[in-house]
Amino acid sequence: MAEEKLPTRAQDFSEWYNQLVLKAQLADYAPVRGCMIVRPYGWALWENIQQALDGRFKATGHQNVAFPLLIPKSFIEKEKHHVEGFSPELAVVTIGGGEELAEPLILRPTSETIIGHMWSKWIQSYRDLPVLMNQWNSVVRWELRTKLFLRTLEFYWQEGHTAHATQPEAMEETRQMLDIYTDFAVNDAAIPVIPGAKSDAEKFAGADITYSIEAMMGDGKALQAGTSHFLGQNFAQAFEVKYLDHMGVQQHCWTTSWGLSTRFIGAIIMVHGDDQGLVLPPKLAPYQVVIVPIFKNDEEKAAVLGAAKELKTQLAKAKIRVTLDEREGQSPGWKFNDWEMRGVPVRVELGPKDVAKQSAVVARRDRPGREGKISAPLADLPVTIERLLGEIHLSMYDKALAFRRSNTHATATYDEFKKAVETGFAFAGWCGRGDCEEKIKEETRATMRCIPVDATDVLGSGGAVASGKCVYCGTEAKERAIFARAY
RNA sequence: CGGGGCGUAGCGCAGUCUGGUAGCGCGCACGCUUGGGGUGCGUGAGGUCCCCGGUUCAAAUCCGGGCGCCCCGACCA
Repeated sequence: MAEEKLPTRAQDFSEWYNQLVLKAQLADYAPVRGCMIVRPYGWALWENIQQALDGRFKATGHQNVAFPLLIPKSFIEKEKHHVEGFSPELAVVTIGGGEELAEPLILRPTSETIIGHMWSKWIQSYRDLPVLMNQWNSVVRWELRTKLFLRTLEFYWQEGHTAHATQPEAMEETRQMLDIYTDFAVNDAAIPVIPGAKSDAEKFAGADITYSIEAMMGDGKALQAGTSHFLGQNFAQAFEVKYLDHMGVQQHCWTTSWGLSTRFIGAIIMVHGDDQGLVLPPKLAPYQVVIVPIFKNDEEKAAVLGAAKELKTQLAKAKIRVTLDEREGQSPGWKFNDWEMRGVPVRVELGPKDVAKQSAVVARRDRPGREGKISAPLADLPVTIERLLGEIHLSMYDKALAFRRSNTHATATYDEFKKAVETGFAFAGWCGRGDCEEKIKEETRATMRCIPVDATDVLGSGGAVASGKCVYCGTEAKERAIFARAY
């Protein structure tokens, strides 16, 4: 690594992010423009995200499946809004085995169409419903402007797809999955999110309703961190997904889809990271604890490493993810900085003095410097650290929520609104018309992020509510919405 | 698709204007030193100067063409 230090977030947030992703070895640029390679440390983080979500999916009755990467091009054309939305960003395969293909294939940008196609074969009766599926895969969208994790030509995600007999059931599923994403963001990633509905302009191509969870990044911009779509009967009609009901009448299914991608890693970086580097939430961090041994000579080395290995065993036994940094060439101070940059929640410093006292110095990443350090008896560490990881999670969440709330403003006038979206979220009345939304976007670069499900959560208890008038045209507000510049 | 920047050792760059033995810092290897907040010193390995063509006794450098990447704006998880 050529440069020791990152730019600060205040100097250049974007450059801070780019360098951090590379330096922390989360990912690297691929030889093809806009593609990324997820390195072991980044993938370990993704695996923990997968595990946290997959458990929730299974607990709510979903099963994992695998559909193919290649989809006949004609499929995408069967749903009008879907084709309009995705055509510009499709990668198309026209040659296979040296021969021009009779029908071009697309690399899936998402799998609604091919899944709809198969469902039409599999679903015959109300007894076959609901169908609750999920797949972990990658998809391809030919984006113009890319950024590691946030927007790449190919990205990894899960896409859930469900089919139901009735509209209320499908709606309930859509909302359930939104709740699951919210629960995951809050309780595993320590990221406060605003669940809400998208405007017509912002919703998924082919959906009747799109819900998302929106998070505020460290620079005040919004990031859509997960989505859940109520697809109505749009895809069921396009692909003839029908069932025979109790009365012997043919009905179209009601379907949903929902996804969360490696973009979420970008959210973790930008919500929690500080000028030293990453700050990873304990539940998702690849390593929850790093042990840095300190010694001068072989005699000390033997004693310290012996104690360090024993500690590692004890922590691992307590189901704590721990690594021991035995690298020879680097000084302890260098390692402190390195692991801080990589965001490990807890660092244990273990030297001869500690071993003599049968204690260790424990430092927490979310409170850098001396103030975050305590000394604790070695024998207690599994318990101490377990408790500390819980505290770190809560304090990271509180900090992120406090930041979001202090940068979210209920705005009544357009001037207030324009000021608010310079630095964060604006919570404002909106008449619900697309042209007001469009004008706002043109004039302020802020887009409608969502209409919050629970408006009282946005500003906290006692916070002002948004005005009853549309912030742009001044007519009666139909909605109260979050507006912000977004990734 | 517009605007900007860049392409020279693994990484970051200087050298290009004014053509003449390819350099610096970091990293890497080895040795000593040091180790509780990014140790210090020494030795060493490492190069199709993005590609193609041209000018010239001689091109990283000048001329022509091409390719690629990054950043900032319009579209998107």
